[in-house]
Amino acid sequence: MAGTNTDLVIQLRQAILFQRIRTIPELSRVLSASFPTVKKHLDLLIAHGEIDEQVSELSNGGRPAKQYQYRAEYAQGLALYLELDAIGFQIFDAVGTNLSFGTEPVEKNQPHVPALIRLIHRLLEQNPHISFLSVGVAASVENGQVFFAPDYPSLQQVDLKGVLASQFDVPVVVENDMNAAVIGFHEGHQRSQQSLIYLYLGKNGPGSGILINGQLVRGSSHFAGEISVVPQYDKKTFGQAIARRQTALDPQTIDAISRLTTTFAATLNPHLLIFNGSEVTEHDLEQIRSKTAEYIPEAHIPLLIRSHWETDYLNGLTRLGLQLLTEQPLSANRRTSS
Amino acid sequence: MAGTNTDLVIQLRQAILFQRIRTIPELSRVLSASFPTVKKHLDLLIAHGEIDEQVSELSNGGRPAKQYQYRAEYAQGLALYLELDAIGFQIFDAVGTNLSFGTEPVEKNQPHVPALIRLIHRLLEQNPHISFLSVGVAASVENGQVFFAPDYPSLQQVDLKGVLASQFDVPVVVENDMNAAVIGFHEGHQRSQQSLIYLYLGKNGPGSGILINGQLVRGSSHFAGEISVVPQYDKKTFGQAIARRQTALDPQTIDAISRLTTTFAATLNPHLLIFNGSEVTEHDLEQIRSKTAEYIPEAHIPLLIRSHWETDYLNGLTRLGLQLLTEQPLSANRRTSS
DNA sequence: ACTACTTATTAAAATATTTTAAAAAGTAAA
DNA sequence: TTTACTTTTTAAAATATTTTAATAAGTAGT
Repeated sequence: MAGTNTDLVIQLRQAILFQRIRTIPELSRVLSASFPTVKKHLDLLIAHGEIDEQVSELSNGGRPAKQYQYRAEYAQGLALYLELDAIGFQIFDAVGTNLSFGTEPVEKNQPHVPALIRLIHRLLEQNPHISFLSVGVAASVENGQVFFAPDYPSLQQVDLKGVLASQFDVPVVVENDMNAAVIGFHEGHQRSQQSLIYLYLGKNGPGSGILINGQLVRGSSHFAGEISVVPQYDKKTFGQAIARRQTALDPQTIDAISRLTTTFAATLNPHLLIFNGSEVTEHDLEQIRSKTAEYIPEAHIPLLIRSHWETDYLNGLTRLGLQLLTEQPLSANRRTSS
Repeated sequence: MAGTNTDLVIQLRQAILFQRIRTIPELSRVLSASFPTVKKHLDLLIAHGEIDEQVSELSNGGRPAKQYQYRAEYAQGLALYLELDAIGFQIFDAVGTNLSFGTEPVEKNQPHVPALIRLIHRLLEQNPHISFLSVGVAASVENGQVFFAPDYPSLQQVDLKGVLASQFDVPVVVENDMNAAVIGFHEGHQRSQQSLIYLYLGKNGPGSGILINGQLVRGSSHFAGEISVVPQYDKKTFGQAIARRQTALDPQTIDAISRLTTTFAATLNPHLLIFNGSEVTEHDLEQIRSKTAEYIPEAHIPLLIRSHWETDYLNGLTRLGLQLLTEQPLSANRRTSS
């Protein structure tokens, strides 16, 4: 198309969708492009059905700027997450609103990939507007390929993104569960350039997702965040120290978590440490905070907060899917029904 | 000046100086700008005396591309680093080659800032080509301001960058010593997007510098890398565990370092862990490696290597100074002698 | 030495973007 | 309600960048 800067189109979509910037003057500033250029590309997106224009009432002194926003109906995405005995899913629209969700059981010892493909087939038929997929797995993933999946032997070394993309001919993103969760939390809280760590204690050992300056830390061998093996006591790692805990956390567990908090504070010094709200109480957090203060000056302790893990996980998958949507070239991003 | 894209000028300088890209076709690819645009801005830089053009002999099939390189004589920088009882310095040219160096004693209990200013005054007079300053301190620094400097009470809360910049009217950068060291190592080894951690055991407690995906980790309260307080044993932190070591490392120290290595591998999973070559031997590294393998699978252990700390530190300061040089607007980056 | 091939450079035309100035659409106060 | 002021939007002119085609300068093989 004449006069189309693909890069700028992508940046526009992302600024409108993720940074919630709504007016041309602001878009112009944020993307450092001129008013006419921004307008021209917005017109393109409007013509393409991706964006809506609205006259607004709000003003800050002079003529109020028109508001531009992403059209929820433009596309739909499907997020799926693998569990040991089931596959959960959620369908969402182009602004990330949840439309429906459900779970599909997977037989014990049955491989996940065929079940996943069957489920996607069914959902795509029932819902022809779905145009991109986002998949979460509790395994280490690089560029859509599953590397190391101790809990899912049938996924080991599978190029999940490749398999699904060629099978369904839509954009696909595959991500580790903890990474998706930090991304989801980050998205929901608009803490753009901060560093966050998401902590999951887990039944079969803990895990974490790490975001530094807004960037995921994956590690050289996809091992980043595998905090279970961190040595903490003469004869115990973090994983061993918290293994015998009950639902109500005992002092030993509190101490182990405090030591881990100290370790993070003394290495990455993040702004925020996020706990799974169903694993720790507010009272636990207070205890962790005061115990941590015995190891390190309070000024350096990250903010300790609870969040809803599954929500964050799904938000992360949604966000990754939408990211995919924004990166599509113009006029190639719809599954045409013809 | 007509038709000058300041951003592109900066990118050109950095690509030529730091990435060692020498031909227009390559510059064009790397900066994703067209041949004519790159050529036009290069001509500007040549006219300005920053860059030299050379015809080259090398060819890869067709007409050989002209080679462009930064002119060493274009400018000089001064790097200074504060020690408890002295200030070290180094003068270097625009491609980072060391021209001269030395140290200036500072009296016990005398404040560092006046001594630093006197020294810079003297060096600038002796060497009028110096046009930018780079200062290293063993303290936490943010945006040129010294935050927390337990070893240098006279620096506490001083806006060192502001003071020097207004006093000498040249660009100034101030950085923490460990951060400068990782930057220096990274620069010298061209490992562009990898994650590195520089470990310094130290006489008065250890420290580290952390680089993730080529980005410095500073932390929310400038505490990143303060590994001394990491809990490692029932009753000992890393700092305490290595405090009583001799020049030859004992098994306890080796174990503590191995635990720290494990901790880093299980959180950031970096590619490389760099030790101060004058603090550990190759044999120590082997022991650390095999001890670490008792805590974590070998595949995830970072590469352990020794490097020369002071060289890396100075290279880092040099690099930061040159970075400053590349960021200057055109024709405002020379201390004119008129 | 000639020919075919490869790659770099230059120049001109085609496009795209920014800048500037003018017009439009609002607010707020006299 | 008018006037002064702000801010957005549009349109035109000025600039900047990319694309295209032509030219230059080399290599390698015959």
